[in-house]
Amino acid sequence: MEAARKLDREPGPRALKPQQIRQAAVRLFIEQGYGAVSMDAIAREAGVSKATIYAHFPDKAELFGALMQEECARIWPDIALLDAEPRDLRATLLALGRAYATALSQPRAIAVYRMVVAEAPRFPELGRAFFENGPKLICDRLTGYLARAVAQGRLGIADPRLAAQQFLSLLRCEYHLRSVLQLGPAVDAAELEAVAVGAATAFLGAYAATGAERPGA
Amino acid sequence: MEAARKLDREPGPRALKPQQIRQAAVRLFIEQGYGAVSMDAIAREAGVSKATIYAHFPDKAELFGALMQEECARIWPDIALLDAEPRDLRATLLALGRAYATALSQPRAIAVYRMVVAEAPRFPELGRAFFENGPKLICDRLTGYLARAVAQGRLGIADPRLAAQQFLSLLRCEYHLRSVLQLGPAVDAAELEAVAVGAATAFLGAYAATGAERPGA
DNA sequence: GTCTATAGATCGATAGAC
DNA sequence: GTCTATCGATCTATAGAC
Repeated sequence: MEAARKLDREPGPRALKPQQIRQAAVRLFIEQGYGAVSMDAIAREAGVSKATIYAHFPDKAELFGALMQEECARIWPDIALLDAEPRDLRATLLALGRAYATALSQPRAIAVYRMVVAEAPRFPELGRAFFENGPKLICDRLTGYLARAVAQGRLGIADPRLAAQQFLSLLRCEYHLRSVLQLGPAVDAAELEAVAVGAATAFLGAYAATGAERPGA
Repeated sequence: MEAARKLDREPGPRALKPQQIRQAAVRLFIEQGYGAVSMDAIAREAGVSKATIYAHFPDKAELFGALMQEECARIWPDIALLDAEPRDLRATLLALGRAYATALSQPRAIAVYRMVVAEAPRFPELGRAFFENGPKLICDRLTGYLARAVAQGRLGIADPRLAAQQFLSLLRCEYHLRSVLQLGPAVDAAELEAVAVGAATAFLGAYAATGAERPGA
């Protein structure tokens, strides 16, 4: 029994307490929002004292902002498929549609969206982190992809950026609003599939260059 | 000088104080949200004492719920044009698109959306009031309108409800997200017009029965 | 670093005078 | 009906012991 081993509270291996605090805070903030979560509740959930939190984070706002900005970067799907040269347009749009709609419908993504929307006026950097890691980034990549398809003569699109926004809007439709407002049961896989298929079908119906006419061009 | 006229605080003509309270509470709740507004702040803004508020409303949650449900019914455009028989599809969709996008972009509608999203878990009736007075109602009417146009052979749509959701989704697109997250300057009329025109054009491009093929049907 | 204990402010709601 | 004054709870943040 070494003399230095008489601590009754484990300082843990590495920086254990800060990690407990982060996990507890993220869970509570996402579940209940900024205003409804007290530092006492975070301390209780993390199994530490309130003073320990203030030893690692300057104040509640900084803790919230730092953790939620990280969260805003975690909830989006991989979109590497948009970096390839356009080949099978329908397959690519369907894959993107399924991935994006699935990501948007995750309970954690819904909770993050709700929290970001609620706190955007008081935490502007949060809204920016959400937008630029997700909708903005994906829209930019899709815009480039569509522009390359247009250059190949496979799509008839005058404004690729508007078209990209339209396709993504078709994927963030009523199921998303219902989920955000907590109306009815959670969205099921069948509806998500119908949304993705419907979006790809409508988009190609509007913009595909089939050799025939290009409606509305 | 009548004897009964020695009140130094005006009870006002009719029920004046309750109306002052309502207006002050709505303004503050919409600007700052439920949690950030105190009953003291409402009393100060309304020019009454806090006890007067409690003489007219049972508690803060009831005050908030009642006022915000009313607000959720006020922010939507008139959609009587969807009750007529379908004639000029493009003109009708354009008019609906302009009206819906304009309504969605109003600062008050944005603030109400932000507040409803934030408080939906704690005030379920608020989310329901928002959804059913706006998106649900408009979607139902548009679904009927589209179904009649299909019956007339002017549209090729297998699922009118999905198509209606798609058209409305095209109108609640990136400008709405940017506004809700308070990114950049407020949306301008030119962008709203481009959104409405783009939505009508894409929708008819995907679903118009031109006598030629009906893509994706 | 981590704890207990508490300061200092603010909150929702109410009692009691008029 | 409306006010002033206040209660009791809760919140953020910190002081001081170990």
